[in-house]
Formats: sequence, C-alpha cells, structure tokens
Amino acid sequence: MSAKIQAVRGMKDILPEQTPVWRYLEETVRGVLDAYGYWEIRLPIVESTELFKRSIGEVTDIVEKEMYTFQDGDESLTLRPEGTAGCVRAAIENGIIHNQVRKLWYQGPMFRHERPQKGRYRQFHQIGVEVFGLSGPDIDAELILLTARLWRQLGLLEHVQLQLNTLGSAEARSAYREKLVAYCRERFAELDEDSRRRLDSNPLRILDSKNPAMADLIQGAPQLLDHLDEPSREHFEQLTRLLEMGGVSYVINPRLVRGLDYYGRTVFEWVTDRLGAQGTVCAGGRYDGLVEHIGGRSTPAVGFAMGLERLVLLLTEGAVSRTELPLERYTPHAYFVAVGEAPERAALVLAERLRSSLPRLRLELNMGSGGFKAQIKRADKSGARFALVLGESELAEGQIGLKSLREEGDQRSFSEAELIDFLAGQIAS
RNA sequence: GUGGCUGUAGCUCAGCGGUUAGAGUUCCGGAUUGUGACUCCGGAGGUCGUCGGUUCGAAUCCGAUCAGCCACCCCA
Repeated sequence: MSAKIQAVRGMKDILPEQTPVWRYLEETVRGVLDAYGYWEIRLPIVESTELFKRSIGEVTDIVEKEMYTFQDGDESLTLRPEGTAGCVRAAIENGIIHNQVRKLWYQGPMFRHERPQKGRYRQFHQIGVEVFGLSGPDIDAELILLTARLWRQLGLLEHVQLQLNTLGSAEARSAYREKLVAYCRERFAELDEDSRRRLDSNPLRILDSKNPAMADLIQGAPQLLDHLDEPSREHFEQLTRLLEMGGVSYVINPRLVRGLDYYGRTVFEWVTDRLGAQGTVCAGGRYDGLVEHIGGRSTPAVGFAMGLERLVLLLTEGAVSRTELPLERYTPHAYFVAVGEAPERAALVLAERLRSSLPRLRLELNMGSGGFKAQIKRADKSGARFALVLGESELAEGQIGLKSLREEGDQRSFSEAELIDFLAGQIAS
C-alpha cells in the first residue's frame, strides 16, 4: 500500500449511514420553506475576496484569519465563509430585489479556517434564508415562527431556546459603542487579555465574556437597551408582541451580539445545551444597511442561517433517539433474492417490470449471486421489510416468494400480478 | 493561534519492558443440499500514527512530529 492520503483537517466525510438523517433534515426544511412561499437560489461557492471583506467586516475574525483565500491570476478569490454576502451580491447583480420583495433560501457548504471541535468544522453546511424589501417586524416574526415550526416538525422544539436582542439603529449602536469603549478604557486594568483585544475589534463582545473575573466590570457597564433609538425600540416591542401572539417563547439576552458587522436591530439565536460549547443551532437578524453597502439601492433585509452539522448532531445524539427518526423512507421496501443462473436472469427482468408498474417502489435486486442464506442475510441488512424470493422451483411454477423480514409469518407465494397488488398496498401505507 | 486528553484489526477497546500482539464487533464460509435477526464452529483482517533515542530486548520508557477529540478564542 502507498502512503495514505487523508481528508484535510476539519473536512468531514458524510457517510452512507449518516446521509438518511441529512436528507430527512434537508427535506423537512425544504417542506417548511415551500409552505411559507420562499424560493431557492443557488449560489457559487467562490466569490471575490472583496465581497466578504466589505460585508462581513475587515476586522472580524472571519475575514482576518479564517478565510480560504487564493489568488487566481490577478484576482483574489475566497471560498465563502457564510452565505449572506453571496446572496446579496447575486440579488443585486441580477436585479431581483430592485424595488420588490424577495424571500429566498440557499443551501450548501461554507468554509472557515478555524480549529475544529464538536459541532464546528472547516467545511460545514448551512441552510440560509434571506428576505429583501421588508422593513417591518412582521417579517422578523415570520422568520422566527418558520424556524419554530421547523423545530416542532423535527421534534426539537423542547431542546432549543430562542434568544432575542436588538442592536438598535447603526447610529444608536455606534453612539453606544463609544460610551462602552470609554467606560472600558477607564477600567482598562480590570480587562482580561481577550477583552483588551475586543476593545478594538468588537467591544460589544466584552459584555459576553465567560471570565468570572470580568463579572463586576460587566455589571456596571452601560446597557445597549438603555441607548436604543425610538424606532428600534418600537420595532422590537412589536416583534416580541407578534411572537407572543404566535405562541413562541423567547428569552431576551442583552449580551447577544452577532459577530458579523452587518447586523442591526433584530438579532436572534436558537441555542441548545446538548451540543457542548457550540450551542448555537440557528442564528440571524436584520441587516438593513448591507445591500447599499455592497453597491445596491438601499433595501431592508433580514435573514438567518442554520448549521446542519449541529442539527444532525442534535437529531442523532442530542435530543431525539435515532429510532424515532423516520429513516425507513430511505431503505428499500423489498430486497430481491434470486438463486441460480436462470432465476437471476429472470429476476433482473422481473425487477425492471415491477419498477415500471410501481414507480414509487424501492426495490433492491441482489447482485453478485450467493446462496439463499447469504442473500436473505443481505436482505435483512438492507433494512427492507420484505424479501422477494425467486429460486428454481418458483421459476418453474411462475410464482414469487415473499418473506416478511420485520415480523413473524410464513413465506407467501404470489403470481406477478398478485405481487404487484400486494406491493402497491404496502407502498401506500 | 493557546491549552488538556488520546492514537493498537474496518469499528469499539484490552495489553503498558520479555515467546509468534489479543477480545468483542463487522465481513466471508460452515453447522441447516433453498431462507435473516438467537446459538455454536472456522476463516479473513495489524508496517501497535510516523521518525528518532534509551535498552540484550520497545506496542510498552523518553523526545520530536503528524493526526483525532474536547475546550478557549470565534462562530452555524
């Protein structure tokens, strides 16, 4: 054997044993988005580096040290570290948000060069939703109601908590930031190393420090909620009222600050305590200034993204037991056992006819021969409910055997027509 | 970028200076000339992460390196 080549750090294979969970999750999300009238947009994975610098912010961790950037001729390109920037770029470039409302979603891999840990990988997958052209709290509420419905459908609602905050208008926030920075500079000696760094990069983050030595300083710090502009306060109050009417409970977390520069007003996160340190499963907020900032006409916008790895983890080991997931929809209904040369040939043809007659039938035909024992074993392992059996004697009698693999009962014998009827009934149920 | 823990069969792990490195599981075959999930038997499967050092002797001790996991930072 030659030297092994392994997957690059932080980039995980999603194995066949896992893909049914992924499909279940993705299909459920798509179903909910369809139900609310959102349209899919498919976006490139590579964008110009400048796009991310301008939208995410030059001094954020993402842009400073986490981007996969490479030179292509005289252009600097970057593997997208998040989806919003590309979506906004595409929306402007194609004129689809010019003076009109758009409700969009996208899906796919994102790349950040971070140290991997539980629920965090260098290539990870998100489904993102972005709405353009609506400035009221009603759309903020709809997005949150939509996610709440999704958690309910996935059986996750009782394992996640909605945290909510408002960052106010850009003006109010930057005024507040100055006050906070001034306060921190006054008590600079009390700041830990991380917070001194945050003072320049993201001062609002200081309030979210996990260091207990900082608790005192944080206690006495000025509060963003006390510095809100009136329209933002009104927006936030209406949003919370709508959520209450919609039956979604929330916790106001004044320390909730999204990491990306473009957020303002509403921000929210769905968090869980079941995934260790990476508890955020879905997060988003309003970014009314971004479209203009990237070169479009001033357009209000709001959106969120959910991390699929984290949701899959939550589904498989965090909250729902794996046996509760409806994964049988991804295993074959029936596994076709055919022993002997003539039966094998006949089975290949018969399997094709069955698939033609029953388009929704999932039928796996045994390949690679093998005795009855081996083939029945494979049938069992495939997860199929039934084994179809064709040996020399069935072939001679023009019958097909049907053996239930999931419950007791004798093997039955069907003609082809009877078998189609029977399977049709099984598929329907 | 920083810290802690861990690298032995495809997977989960035992062995922690002394024959030819083990178990469970998985896979294949048999017990049962044509029938799975339980049982029994057999077979296949290992450069003990890599490189170097100590030693008569290293999976075992030491160093370096690489990788994985978890946490910090940050984030979905």
